[in-house]
Amino acid sequence: MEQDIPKVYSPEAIEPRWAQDWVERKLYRPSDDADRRRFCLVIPPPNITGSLHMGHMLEHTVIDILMRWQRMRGANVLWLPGTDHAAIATQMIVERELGREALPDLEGPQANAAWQREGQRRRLEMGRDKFIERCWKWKEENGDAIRLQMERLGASVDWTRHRFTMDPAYTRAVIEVFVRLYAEGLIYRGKYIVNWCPRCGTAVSDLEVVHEERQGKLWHIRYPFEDGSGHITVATTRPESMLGDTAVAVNPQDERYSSAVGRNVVLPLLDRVIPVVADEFVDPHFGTGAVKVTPAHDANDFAIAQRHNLPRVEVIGEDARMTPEAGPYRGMDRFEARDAIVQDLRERGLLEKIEDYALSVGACQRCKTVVEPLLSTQWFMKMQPLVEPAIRAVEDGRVRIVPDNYRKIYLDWMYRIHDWCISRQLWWGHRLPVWYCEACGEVMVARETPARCAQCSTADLRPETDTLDTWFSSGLWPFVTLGWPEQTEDLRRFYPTDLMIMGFDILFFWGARMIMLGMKFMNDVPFRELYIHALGRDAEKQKMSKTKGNVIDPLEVTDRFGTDATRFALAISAAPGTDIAFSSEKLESYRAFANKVWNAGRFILMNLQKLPPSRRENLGGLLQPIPGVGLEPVVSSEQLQLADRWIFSRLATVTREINVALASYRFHEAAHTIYHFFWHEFCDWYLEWVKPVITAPAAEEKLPTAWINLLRVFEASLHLLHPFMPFITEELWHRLPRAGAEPSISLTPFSAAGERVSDTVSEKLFETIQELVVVARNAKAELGLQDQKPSVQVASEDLRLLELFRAHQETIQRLASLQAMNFTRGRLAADAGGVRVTPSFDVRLFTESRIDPEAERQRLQKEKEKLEKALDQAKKQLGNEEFMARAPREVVRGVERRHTELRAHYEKVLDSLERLG
RNA sequence: GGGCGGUUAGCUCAGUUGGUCAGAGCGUCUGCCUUACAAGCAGAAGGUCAUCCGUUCGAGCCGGAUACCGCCCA
Repeated sequence: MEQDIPKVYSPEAIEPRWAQDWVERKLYRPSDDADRRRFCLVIPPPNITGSLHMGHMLEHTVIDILMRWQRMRGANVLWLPGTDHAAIATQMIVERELGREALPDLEGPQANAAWQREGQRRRLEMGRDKFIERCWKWKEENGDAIRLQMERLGASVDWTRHRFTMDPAYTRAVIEVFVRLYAEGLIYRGKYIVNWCPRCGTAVSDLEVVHEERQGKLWHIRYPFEDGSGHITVATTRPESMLGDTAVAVNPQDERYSSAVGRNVVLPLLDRVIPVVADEFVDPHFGTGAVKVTPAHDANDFAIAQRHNLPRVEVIGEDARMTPEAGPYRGMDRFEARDAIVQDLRERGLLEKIEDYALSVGACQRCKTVVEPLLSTQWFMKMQPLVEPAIRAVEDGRVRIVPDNYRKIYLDWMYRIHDWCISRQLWWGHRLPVWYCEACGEVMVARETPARCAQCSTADLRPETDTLDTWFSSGLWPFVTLGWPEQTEDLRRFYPTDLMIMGFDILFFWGARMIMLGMKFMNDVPFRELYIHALGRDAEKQKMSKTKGNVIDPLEVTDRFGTDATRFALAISAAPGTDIAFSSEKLESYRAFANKVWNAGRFILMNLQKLPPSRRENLGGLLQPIPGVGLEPVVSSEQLQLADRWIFSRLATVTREINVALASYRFHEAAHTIYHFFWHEFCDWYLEWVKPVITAPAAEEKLPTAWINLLRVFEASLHLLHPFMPFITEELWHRLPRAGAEPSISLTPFSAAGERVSDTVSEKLFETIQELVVVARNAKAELGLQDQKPSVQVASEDLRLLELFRAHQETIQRLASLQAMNFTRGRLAADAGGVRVTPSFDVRLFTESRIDPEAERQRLQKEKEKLEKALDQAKKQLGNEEFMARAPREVVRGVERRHTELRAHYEKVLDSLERLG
C-alpha cells in the first residue's frame, strides 16, 4: 500500500493551499472573449465592520455553487466582489474605540455604553476631518476581514474588480446621482416628522426602525373644557408628549363627541388653550375615542395638524430631553418627564385611569434605542416616480423574484411606499453635494464645490454637513461597480447583471432600491433574477444573535469540519424558502461524505499506482470526451459491460437532474442527487462491482477499458461535485491522470455525459441484479447467517433472467457473500423458511443451522398483513367501474400488474405460513 | 389591523403539473475491524401526511373552514 494518501481526509492540509492558489493565479477573471455567453453577479457587499458570519457563508456558498456551475458549463463568469462603508456601524465602532482609548480601565457590561458616550464626545471634540481620518485608518486596518475570509473559503470572485462604496470613483457616481435627481425634483429638502435616534444623533429611515410589541400603558387623561363645563378624556400611550399638544381630535362620525367639536379645552399642566377638532383619521374604538394631537412628535398627528392648520410645538429635543417649551419639565429625559407628568396629573385629579396596553415601539435597528419621532429638516427622495417602473419590471417579469411569494411581498411594499429620508447626521459617509449661501440663503447642489453663490454671487458659502444613507450608495451598486457614469466596456458587457442573491432582510433596503435606481439611471433592470436565500438558524431553529449567544462561527465550523463539508451541509439544507437549522450532527454527516469521496479517490489512486508506468502514461489521452458527443463508456468485457452501461446511464440522468435543479435554485435537490449518486451508486455498486479487476495484478491487455471507464466516471463525478465541494475535488482531480492542461478543475467542462449514454434497458437489468443481491443479503441477515457464506438456489420462469444471473454469477456471489448458486426454471415451493419471493424470481438459502420458526412466523405474519392491505386497495380500485373507465390506461395497467404480483406473493406467504405449522 | 408562509418518521426537513411518493439525512436497533473508507460495511424497525368538510374514479398535493406556529409590514 502506498503511504502518501492518508486514510482520513484532512481538509486543513489541502484547503488553504488551493484557496491561495486560486487567488494568486487570478483564475476567476472573466476572459475578454465576447462570443461566450456571459454570466454576471455582483456581490451583496458585506460591511467593512463585519466579520464573516453564517449568513455570509450561506450566501457565498449558494452564489459560489452557481458561479462555478455556470463557469464549468462554458459561461464567461464575472462575480464581482466588494464592501460597503456602513455609515452608522462604522461610526459607532470608531467612536467606541475612541472611548476605550480614553477610559481604558473600564470593564463589565456598562463599559460599552460608557465608551460609546465618551467616544461621541471625543468625536465632536476632534472635529470632522480628524474623525474621518480615523475611520479610514480603521477601515484600512480592519475592513478586509471578510475579504480574507472569503479568500480562505474559496469564493470564486474576481478580486481584481473589488469595489468599495467610498472609492473615489464610486463617490463621484453617488454625487452624480444626487445632482441629477435633485435637478429633476426627485430629491427635496423639508421639515417633516422623521425617525430620530437620540443615541446615534441622526435621522434614520422607516426601514431602519424595528417595531417591537411591548407591554405598555394607556393613560386616560382629562382635558377640561375652557368654559368649565366638564372635560373630555383622551387616552395616550405617551403622556410626556402632551406638553406639545395643540388639539384634541375625535372622529366626525362619533356621536359621543359631536357637541365637543369646535369647543376649546385647556391643556393640563401648561394651561394652553387648544381646540377640539374632527378628523377621519381618529379611530373611535381606540381608548376613549378622543386623542391628543401632538404634531411635532407624531407622524399621524403631523398630518392631522396640516389638515386643520394647527401649530407645532416641539417639546422633546434631539437628545431626547425636554425642551424649554416643556415648561417646568425642561431638561428632563423623556422617560423621567413621563413619570413626573403622570404624578402631577394624578395629584390634580386629571388622571382618570391607567390600563395595561400592548403597543408597538420603534427602536433604532443599530443601537436599539427607542426612536423619537421628531420634526426635523431633512433630505428626502420622492418615491412615486421611481417606484412605478420598478413595479412594472417585476410585474412583467423582467426581474424574476424567486421564490415567487417574495414577488408579492415586494409588490405589496412598493405599492405602499413612502418617501425616503436619505440624509443622516453622521460624518462617515458620502457628504451631500449641497452648499448654502449665508448671505441670501440660496441652496446649491453641484458636482464641484461652487466658488460663489449662484444667486447673489457672494462667496460666503456653507457646505451641508449631512451625509447620505448608506443604502443610497449601495442602491447604485450594480452599475457603479461596473464603471457608471463612464460608459465602460464592463458596463456594456455585464449590465444588466444576470442574477442577484440576497437574504430577505434586505429586500426592501437594497433589492427594491437597486431596481428603482437601475431603472432610473440605466433604463434597464439591474439583474434579471433575484433569488432570496434562506436564513441560517441554530439547531433549535432559533435566530442566531449575539445576545442569545447561539451564534455559530463559520470559521470555527470550517476549521472543525472543513469548508467542503460545511458548504455541502448548507447546500443540501438550502431548499428555497426554508430556513436552515445548523447542527453539528449535520456537519458531521457531510464531513463523512467528504471522507467518503476522499477514500474513493484514494482507492482508485492506490490501485492506479500499481499499474505499469507504460500503462499509466497514455491513460490521460484516453479520457478526453469525444467532441460533440460527450462522455461514453468504452466497450469492455461482458462482466463489466453491464455495470459500465448502467453507471454511464445513471451519470447522464444525474447530470441532467443536477442541471435542472441548479437552474431553479433547488440546491438541496442538486446536492442530494450528487450525494446519493456518488455514495450509493458509484461507491456502493460500481466500485464494488469493478473491484476485482481494479485490484487484480496488472494483466496488460485488459487494463485500459476498465480503467478508462472508471476514470471517466470518477472524473465526471468530481465535476458534478465541484461546485459544492471545490477543494477536495480540486485536490483529487490534480492527482488523477487527465486529458487537458487546465490549471484547475473549476475551469474544465462540467460533466459531459450526454443522453446518448442513457440506457434504460441496462439500468433495468442492473437493478434486477441489485435486487437479487439485496434479497439474498436480507434473507441472510434475517436468518442470522450474516457471518456465513450460504449457497442459494435462484428460480424464475423467465429464462433470460436466469441467463442474466448466470452471466454475473461471480459478481453476485461476491457482493452478496454467497458460496454458490444454482438456477432452476420455475418457481420455488414455500418451505419452513429460507425462501424469499419477488415478483420475477424466488431465492432459497441453504443453511446448516436451524431456522428459528417463531421469528420466521412473525416475519411472515407481518408481511402477510402488509400484503393484505395493499391487495385490498388494488382490488377496490379494479372493482371500481368509474376508475376503470376514467383513469388513464397506463394507470389501470399498472394497478393490474401490481395486483397480479401482490396476489402471487401473498399466496406464497400463506403457503409458507402453513408449512411452518 | 394588513400581507406572506408553515403543520409529513424520535429530530431536521424533501415531496415541481392530483394516479409506484409515503421519502432523505440524522438518531435508534441488529450483525460485521470483508486488504478505499468504523467519518466505514450489511440489514431492520418507525408515519391516520395538524383537524374537519368539499371537488374528483382517485387528494400530503386542489378548494373551504378550524386549531396551533412563524415571518414581514402598519
